[in-house]
Amino acid sequence: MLSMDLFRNEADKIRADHDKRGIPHDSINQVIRLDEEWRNALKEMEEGRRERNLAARGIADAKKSGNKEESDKIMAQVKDIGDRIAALDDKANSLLGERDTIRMSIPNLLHDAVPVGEDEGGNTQHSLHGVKPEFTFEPRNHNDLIEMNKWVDLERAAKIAGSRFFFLKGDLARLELALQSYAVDFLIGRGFTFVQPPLMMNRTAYEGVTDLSDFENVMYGITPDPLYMIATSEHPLTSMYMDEVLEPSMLPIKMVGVSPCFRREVGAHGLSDRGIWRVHQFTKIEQVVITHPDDSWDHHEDLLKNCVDLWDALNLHYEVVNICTGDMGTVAARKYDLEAWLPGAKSFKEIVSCSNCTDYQANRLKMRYRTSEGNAAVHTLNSTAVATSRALVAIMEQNQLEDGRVKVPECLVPLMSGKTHLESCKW
RNA sequence: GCGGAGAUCGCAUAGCCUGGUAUUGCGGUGGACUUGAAAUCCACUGUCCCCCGGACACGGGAGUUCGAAUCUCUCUCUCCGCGCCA
Repeated sequence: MLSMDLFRNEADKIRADHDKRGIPHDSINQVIRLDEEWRNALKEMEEGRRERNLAARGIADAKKSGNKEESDKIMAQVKDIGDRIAALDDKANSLLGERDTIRMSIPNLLHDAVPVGEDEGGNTQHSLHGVKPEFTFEPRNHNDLIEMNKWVDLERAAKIAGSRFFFLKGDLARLELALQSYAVDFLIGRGFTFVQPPLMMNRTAYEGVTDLSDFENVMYGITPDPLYMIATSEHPLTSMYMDEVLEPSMLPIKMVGVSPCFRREVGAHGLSDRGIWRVHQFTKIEQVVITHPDDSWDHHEDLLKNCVDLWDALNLHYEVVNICTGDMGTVAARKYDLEAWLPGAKSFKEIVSCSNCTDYQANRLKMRYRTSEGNAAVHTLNSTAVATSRALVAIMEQNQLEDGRVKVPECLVPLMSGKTHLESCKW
């Protein structure tokens, strides 16, 4: 959510940002209008309260001096003020609610370096990493590999849970655990604190960290309790300090979270989504940073550097992409994606997303730090380190051998008790 | 799940019984004193508004009342005890 200061004093900045994104100004103008109306209603209500407070003091004084006649007189005079205030209060509250509902749907201001483009076709390459693997045979896609090696059971998962759920089995399951462990240790080595979050959150906290439309398309709601399964550990980790004022000495707070991620994936279909590429539940190791606004852009580069070094250590071929205006979403001010080369699919596909959300989440979460001039919103950043299901797909496709076995990335071999290749499951 | 006690500004606290302008300490910022520092002293230190000034804020919501931190109801959370449990 953007701060009201921007709407009141620098609305042209928001308008210019909307122009870059190619969206109309209607919502901005509505927020500004509703804000004015709310302030008028507020003024009127406060005037009423002021009257009431003065009267209440008069009654108190009269009672103290034993002047019952005087106190009765004032009480009779002010009897209806309460009702008047209540009506004005309702009006002000509904205006404020309307203002902020619209304000929440207005996206963050983009960084100047974000390329302008209509959709993902407008994304630009930032850098290219690793060596493109060459094969002496026709490489298989991951769906064929998991099937021939019996590493994933989608049918039986569908039987007991639904489509897009999966059992992960044998050596591939073990590699998954090794990836988690490797990524967590890697980030601990870079000053991050390992955090395991709750896997469910309430609505209030959730609204602070996500786009409202996610409640329809992404999150699983839990009944009968008013809770949501987390779609990523970014959400609990970022909202952890909701409603708090942080001491500047605590910043930056750098966390590495690991959790299962639950996503409804409404509307996601297609051949390229077969296998375990797009699923309702996967594990993700996530970097989250809460920091002073002055160094958030440095941290954004650091997060990307961590990803690059981590994926280089896995010895995979991938590119880093600048996400363009049309592909950005609501919350981030700037975003890099890592896209891994999938030889079976013969294309680069998204494996990591690295965002600086500036003060957008912090405003909504009322997450501030102390300054000598008062409290100011912190900046929040998040980046995938490894989403294991997609990392497994990239490893399988890039490291496959002609017989269908898969070479374990060297850095993970010690975490696999020295095992260098993934073997098939018997059943 | 049952019984009890609680939730007050960044932290800690008083006020609640008996309704009438939110107490005090710590921490923080600025200033005085000082060669400098410490100590001491002074001011400021939650949110909102049209920032002179006013309004709001005592876990959330509702009620009673001219008026609620204070009384009533309700929800949430925390702590203690009991029960159940990996």
